[in-house]
Amino acid sequence: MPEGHSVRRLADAFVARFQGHRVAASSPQGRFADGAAIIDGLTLSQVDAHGKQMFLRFGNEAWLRVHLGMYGMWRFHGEGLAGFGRESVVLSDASAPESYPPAPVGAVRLRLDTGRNIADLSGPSACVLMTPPEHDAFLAGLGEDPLREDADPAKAYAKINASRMPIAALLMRQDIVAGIGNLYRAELLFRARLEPHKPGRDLTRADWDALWRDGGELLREGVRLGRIVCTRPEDRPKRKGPVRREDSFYVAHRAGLPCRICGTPVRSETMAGRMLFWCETCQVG
DNA sequence: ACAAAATGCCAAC
DNA sequence: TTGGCCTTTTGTT
Repeated sequence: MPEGHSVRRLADAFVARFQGHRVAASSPQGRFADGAAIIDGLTLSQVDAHGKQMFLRFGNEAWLRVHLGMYGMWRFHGEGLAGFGRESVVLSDASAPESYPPAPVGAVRLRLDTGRNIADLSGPSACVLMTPPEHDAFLAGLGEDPLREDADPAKAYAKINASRMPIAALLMRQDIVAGIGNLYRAELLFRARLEPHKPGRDLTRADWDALWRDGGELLREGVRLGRIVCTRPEDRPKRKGPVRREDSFYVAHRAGLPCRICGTPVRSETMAGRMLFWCETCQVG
């Protein structure tokens, strides 16, 4: 259940543990048996995260595109796996040799095994092989990812500023901005004090620049922490230790609760099939 | 224990 | 607009 920060962390895990290694590929569940046979025995040569999409290149010709959707997850087994949080990354230790390699848990679409590390993929909404031209075409349809060095926020603004759609809907469109999901959109708009229904064409360039910058900072913090924390320290209860989940958001999942800043009950409604949360007092820009 | 919701998206109606 | 994907998390008994 990731937004862009989780996918980036997963990509980092694959770079550290799998890139440059030859992998045995299989599909315990069976639904990816044909694809697994194609990449079986090839070397993982490149790893790329773009928004919520992760791409793994095997040999020279085969790109695997994985999108976790709402339910997908990678479960890792093997060595040296400290340092990860949870989100969609579940790690288990291989300290007991007699139980290694472990049996797949649940419906595992794809297992990648270097001999030292195993990655099990279950529940993805996409797990498909692409040729290099198909990969290029797919990338061309993806929006700007604030976590990427090559991102160009002006390209995203051009699309936003040309649209009558509400900014809260535009932020979710992965062909405009890649990596923002339902939690980040609600929280970013709150932090920017922007009214979610404001049409994209009414957003000033200054509005957008601030939104983009804040989005990049929040996503990078998400990569660092392994979870989404959007409240500023001064706006949440002071306590030691990790920020509690219920203290992590201004408006997301807080429908009916008092706004942290002004006390007005947080509003919610469905927009583009997802629940939108906002404060009608604070978000008037 | 069990039920419902969830950080997403697509195909089908 | 709805169902499906398939799992974990969260809340309610």
